[in-house]
Amino acid sequence: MSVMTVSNVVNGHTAHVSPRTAARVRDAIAVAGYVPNAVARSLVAGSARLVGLVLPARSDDISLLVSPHDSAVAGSIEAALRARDYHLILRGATTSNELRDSVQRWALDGIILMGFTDDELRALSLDGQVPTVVIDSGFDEGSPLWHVRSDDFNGGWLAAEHLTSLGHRQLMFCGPVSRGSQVVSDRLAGFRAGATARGIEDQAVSVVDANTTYEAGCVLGTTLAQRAGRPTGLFATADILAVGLMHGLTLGGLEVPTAVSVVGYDDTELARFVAPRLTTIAQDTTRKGRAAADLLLGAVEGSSPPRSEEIGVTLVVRESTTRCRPPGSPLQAV
Amino acid sequence: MSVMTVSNVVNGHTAHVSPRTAARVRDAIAVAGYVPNAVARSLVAGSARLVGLVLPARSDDISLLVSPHDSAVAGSIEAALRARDYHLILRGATTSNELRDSVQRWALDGIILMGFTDDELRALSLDGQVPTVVIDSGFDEGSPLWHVRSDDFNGGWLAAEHLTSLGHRQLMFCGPVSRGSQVVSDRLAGFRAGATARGIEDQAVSVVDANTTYEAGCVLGTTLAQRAGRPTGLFATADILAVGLMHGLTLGGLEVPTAVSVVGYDDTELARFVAPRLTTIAQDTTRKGRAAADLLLGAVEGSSPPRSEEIGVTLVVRESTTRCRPPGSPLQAV
DNA sequence: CTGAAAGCGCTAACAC
DNA sequence: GTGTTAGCGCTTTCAG
Repeated sequence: MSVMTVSNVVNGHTAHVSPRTAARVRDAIAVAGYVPNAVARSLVAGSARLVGLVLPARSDDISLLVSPHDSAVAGSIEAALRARDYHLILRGATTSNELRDSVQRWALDGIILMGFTDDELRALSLDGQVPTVVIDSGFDEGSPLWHVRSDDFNGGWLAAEHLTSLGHRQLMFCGPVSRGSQVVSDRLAGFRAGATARGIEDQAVSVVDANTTYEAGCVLGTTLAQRAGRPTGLFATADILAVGLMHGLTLGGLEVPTAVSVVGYDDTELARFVAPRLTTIAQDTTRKGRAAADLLLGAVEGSSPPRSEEIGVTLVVRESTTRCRPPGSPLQAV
Repeated sequence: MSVMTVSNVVNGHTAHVSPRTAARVRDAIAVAGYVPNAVARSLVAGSARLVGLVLPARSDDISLLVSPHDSAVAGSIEAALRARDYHLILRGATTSNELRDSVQRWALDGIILMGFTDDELRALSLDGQVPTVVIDSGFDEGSPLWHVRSDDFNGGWLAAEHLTSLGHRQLMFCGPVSRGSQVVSDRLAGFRAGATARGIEDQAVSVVDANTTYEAGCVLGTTLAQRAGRPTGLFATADILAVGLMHGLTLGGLEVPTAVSVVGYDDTELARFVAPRLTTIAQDTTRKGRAAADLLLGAVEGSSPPRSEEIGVTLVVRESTTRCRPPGSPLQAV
């Protein structure tokens, strides 16, 4: 019983091994608690079932997994990979060099990128040397990349449809519009299109740049509360921003949803915990992670060609939105 | 210029290499974009700067990184490892075999375990073959393990001290007390001790078993609201549970904090987003992750002996707690 | 069907 | 200071 026979049995190349021998080998493996060494396998075979999940490591500090959305997707990716006997390297990176270092150093079979803006992705100069899945990005130039996106256009559309169906005719879109993110511009495009479809004039949809943080929302909300002729239907590109908005508005003396309606995005746990509970656009993070893993392994194992997968979104109606009340109209009129 | 010389320069064994040669080598590396292959290095040297972060992969589904606390610590661990040029494998595991598989397959330099109950840890039968840091567990038998904990006793103590200083004399501890977690029992012990120190009788501190979920808190809150002679000072072992409690109490017709005060644990973002904002015990997740990484690398590189590091906690007072009002006393008396 | 030889990219140990 | 030899644990190739 040579080394070779064992290797063949382990790898399932059982065509040239007698069933009896194979069984003996398997027994021995079980008894000895033998674990094949992926390192040696990688060295000789060039692959060892290892992929990387790369997130932006922003200069400030440990912002790797702050967003609940990203954490959820990361967990789902790990589970999907584990089910197919792959391991996952979690890695923060900013520069193209850092990325290349990880990939080459570990001879990764593939990588999944999440949380990068399109600008940051461009800076990473992905060369497609290794199968690459990009989550939530519109970036599409150059070498072949696989994509997983949620249907952001539809997300924006649903928000607009919901708000207009409640009678709101002065709308506002809040999000990081200046950061060159296709995700955000898709949501905005969908929001605009949805509004237009309901007969809202373009200039009745204002757009304001805001970071995706509670604080930014809070500031924006208080500012908004003091503004005359303010919109009554607000759409934020993240739940956390929407929650900040609600609090800011409340601090400014405006009640949500009676004075202003607010729609969020992601349907994170947070949305159910705030008062009033947040109407929001839900993404299926589990499906998103699984799709990314499946796409990547399809590319790695089957060399399937680059393609995009779009994950559907749904509107979850809660208490942060309600029928528009014309300003000045008495409460009884509601 | 032999392969050996290059290897020596790359690894900083520059004692036996002339500065001129070293410089030439470094130039060539920079020009060629050469990245040393960790796989080959691991095979021959037995180590390749790779550690594992292992979390419980519970049967239900993709619950790997649901807790914001765990996500934050994971991010911090990755950052600390990256700063020292290590890579991180993220892995869900349930059985001792799964764990051993990952460790042996990748010849991991060490592992960090987080999120396991003591019972689950026991089932993993950690043999200490590889340097192992356990986060948030009291598990301490058998082979040498390193530990990172937050000062849970003090966390409980601070909560009790805060509530009693506000005049509350009927207290309640809510958390997963039946799951054999030392973290929870430490918090409970601290809570009891703090109460006793303030002259509260033992039977005035009730304990109720509750999962660390919003839903469990909600149910418990509504139940509590209907109970006569209920406690007025509540302490929950997690913010999310505390938030559930608050909502349940409110649904049941009790106002927080006027009727009942609630203290949470972790100071997650959530605590600032709910109304009333949550008084809670804050852990420094960044320090926690860094401590885990430092402890592990100390063990890996310097073979420093097993030890524990305790991360301090602080009380963050917000609006979910207030002075106890004797039941039946008129509102004006507050 | 089974085994022996060669080598993946690198480094420890030892000559030169 | 520099080069040579051997081998980490495995798989590919080809000979029994």
